Amino acid sequence: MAEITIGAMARRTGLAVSAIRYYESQSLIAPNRNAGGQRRYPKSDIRRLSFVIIAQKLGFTLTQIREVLTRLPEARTPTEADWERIAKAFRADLDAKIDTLTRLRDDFGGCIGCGCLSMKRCALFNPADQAAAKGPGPRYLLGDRPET
Amino acid sequence: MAEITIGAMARRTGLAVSAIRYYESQSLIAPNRNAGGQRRYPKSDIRRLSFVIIAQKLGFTLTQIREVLTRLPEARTPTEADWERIAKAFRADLDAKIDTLTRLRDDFGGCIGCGCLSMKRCALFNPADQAAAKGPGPRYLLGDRPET
DNA sequence: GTAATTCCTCAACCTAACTTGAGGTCAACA
DNA sequence: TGTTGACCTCAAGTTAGGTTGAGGAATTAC
Repeated sequence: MAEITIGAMARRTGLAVSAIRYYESQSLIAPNRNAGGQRRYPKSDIRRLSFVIIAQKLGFTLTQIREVLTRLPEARTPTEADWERIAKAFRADLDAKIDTLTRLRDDFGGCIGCGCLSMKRCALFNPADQAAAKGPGPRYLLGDRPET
Repeated sequence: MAEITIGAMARRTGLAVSAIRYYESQSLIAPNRNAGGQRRYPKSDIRRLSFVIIAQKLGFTLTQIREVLTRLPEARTPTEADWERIAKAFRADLDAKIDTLTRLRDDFGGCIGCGCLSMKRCALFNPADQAAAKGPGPRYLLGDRPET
């Protein structure tokens, strides 16, 4: 199974060639070089880059993604079990993200319609008074919970 | 009900003073000025800025948020009904975002465990061959659907 | 064998979303 | 009245995540 060029990789993943080089500069991928100094990628890197693309769409930063990818073996082509291990940790993060979004959505909708616009009782839009110890801002919506 | 200073606004919303000024430069908020040229905010702007913070956390850009906020009345303090109208459109976007995330998560988990690592049959990780007409990349995960 | 592609590096540029700093003004308290 | 802290503008810097372009070398196609 021959290795592929950066151009082929770009076509396979939908990434720009410049983006693939950039990911390398960020240590997300580490291709081999041929005799002429050109990059050559094992096909397993297609999956690796696809993972990067997806994780980005899900809101992870390149730094976080690099973190996750370090859990993959370096010495050999990642197996299905390797990817499953990654996916598991990844999925936990993702579940948390979805939970946050969902809660935010529901709380927000609830508050909008809850009639608490007086700004005196609304813990959602004006939590600074109630939650000052945790710092100002709409904290309840952003993850903090009172008494937790 | 007196208007508040930018410093008070910062404490109430948790935003940096510089960020509040920046939002003004981006037309997200338009405070009054006192005789000395200092900014003075009606209290309803606390809600407006809270909305900006929340929407950002949800992944909306300032441009999109400005778009949404233009639906608020300029001539008077927004009422509960005004905010409800905003929330409705906002929530639709949000639902779509959550759906996408959830589908991505499920598809991703499914693919990881599906045994299709041969790269020959996997439409998720290597869709370029099957979905070339729609452009390369892991399109199925990113929103496109075959035959749709 | 030569022409067209593709690839290389490196530096500079780009957008979003802010922060920082300089130099100066306004407001509130004693 | 003074002085301290909050505020003002404007320009420049910052981080993430890339793209663009110059100048040159390697590969592929005929």
